[in-house]
Amino acid sequence: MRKVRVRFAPSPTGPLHIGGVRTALYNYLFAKKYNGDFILRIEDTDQTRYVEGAEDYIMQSLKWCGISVDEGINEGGKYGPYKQSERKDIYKKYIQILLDNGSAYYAFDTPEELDAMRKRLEEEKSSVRQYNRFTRGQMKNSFTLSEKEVSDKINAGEPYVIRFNIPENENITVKDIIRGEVNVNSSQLDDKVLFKSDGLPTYHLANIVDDYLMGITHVIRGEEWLPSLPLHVLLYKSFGWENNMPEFAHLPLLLKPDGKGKLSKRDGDRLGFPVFPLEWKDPETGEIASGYRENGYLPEAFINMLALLGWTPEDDNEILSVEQMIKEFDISKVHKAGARFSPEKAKWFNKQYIIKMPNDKLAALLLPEVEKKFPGTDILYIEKVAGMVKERMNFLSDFCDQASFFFETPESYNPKVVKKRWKEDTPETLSNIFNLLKDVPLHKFTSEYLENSVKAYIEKNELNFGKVLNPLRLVLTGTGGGPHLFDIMEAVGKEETLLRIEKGINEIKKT
RNA sequence: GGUCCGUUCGUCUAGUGGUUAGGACGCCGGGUUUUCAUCCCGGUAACAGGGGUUCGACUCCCCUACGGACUGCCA
Repeated sequence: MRKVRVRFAPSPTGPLHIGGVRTALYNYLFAKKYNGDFILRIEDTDQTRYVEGAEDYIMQSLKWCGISVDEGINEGGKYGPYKQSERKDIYKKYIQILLDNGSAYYAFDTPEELDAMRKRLEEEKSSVRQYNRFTRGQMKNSFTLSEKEVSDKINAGEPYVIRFNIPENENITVKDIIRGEVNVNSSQLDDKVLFKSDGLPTYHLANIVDDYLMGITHVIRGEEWLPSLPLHVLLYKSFGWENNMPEFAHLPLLLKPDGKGKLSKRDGDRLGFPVFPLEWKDPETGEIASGYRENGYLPEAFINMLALLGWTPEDDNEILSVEQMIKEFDISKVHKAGARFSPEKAKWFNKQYIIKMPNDKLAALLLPEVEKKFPGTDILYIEKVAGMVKERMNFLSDFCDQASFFFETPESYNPKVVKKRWKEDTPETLSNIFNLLKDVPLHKFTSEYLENSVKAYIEKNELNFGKVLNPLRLVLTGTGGGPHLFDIMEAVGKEETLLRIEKGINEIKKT
């Protein structure tokens, strides 16, 4: 069996959206499962749609996701170049083969003439609206022009395209790993442009030539390519490569969380979640589209969430490392129908990964944000706090909000909590606690010791736990939630603890 | 309009002729906790509709409906 080689082939027309990332991921998982190669090929045959920075964005995104490329522009490889605009000569050579064996022909119709043809066909309510053997007789091409006319036009430098000559009435059976067999008659296909007037191939030609030349064994791509699969199969046959044809798998689409249709760039802003892995700034408009990374997602969580949109492992465990995914991934088990993206579940995945992450690693990720808000904070302190608040976080970006009281004295007190927890006799109770804590020697100011002392005090005076501890929490944190109260005291220290109690007593007045 | 693909709880899905139709997210309820969160327990909720085939259909076939993709000198 040939070594598995798959490719992810985006075109650099803008940021990669999560559907594209999932396609890359499935390719990657498949390749690694069979110890194969994952190739990144840039499909930039449409110069008019080239967007500055998109290529780099794609590579950065894959890197962030942990999808490593085996062969590509940066990585090199024996099958380069990996950028289609640098392969022009190759396509010229191969289109000539098709021209020579009658599988392709010249056409000289202008865009206006093509528009007119389609419009006419539509008005006639014809079921045929394509450039094919039924309509090409009325157009300007090798079939309607003499050989001399054709060569004269070409020599005169007239623009032309090269179209595929779809064979007549041929039943084509294509096989898709996910969908099974699909049957189409060639009469339904149109004579697609293979080679454009700008001297570059279209996707159809380029992808067949490159996949063949690069030894691609499996083509895993989006469902939008399924309708052109028969054309691609015909192309392989015309080149005489049918025995080296890759296998195909067409992935279901990612749909909008609400309503209908496939997920689009705009949905993110509209519904408040990112559709891009990394933040993207449009070079033309300056418009910024948010990214998962910037929104506080962990790449491992992001990838895990994406992988399960359309595929499920055998057992019920949904939290999977990349290694586990590689081990369990089965392309034939990919769901056929489109998957609606769920921001809620994405959040849940992220939380799971944050909780699972070792505190030192988490602290390292949190450091830049903490530095910004609370400059000079020690990383070991962040590590300690992270351990205490992580199960209250959904995103990395939640940390500073959730843990602010570990870094600064509360400036205000949540009114709702004040109303609920602050009673008539609270100031007096807290004063007593203040005095109790004041006498605790510095070296004994630990969570465990404090808890024992305060609890002993409460019991001795026959007080109610909630009536003491809830307001104590309020003065220490400014709010009603958070980690173990005595852990907070130990973390902020004796001086700060006393200060906060004093401040609270002075500032909180029940309204 | 034409071609192709699809349709199981609100969402992601398991299921390949005989199941109390399973799990996860969400939601609701209970427990643990000084609080919030975590955690644990429980609950809610689905085979698009109609015809076949079969002793028996979520599973196979046909039709309809609905959804989607494609229909570019874009990928």
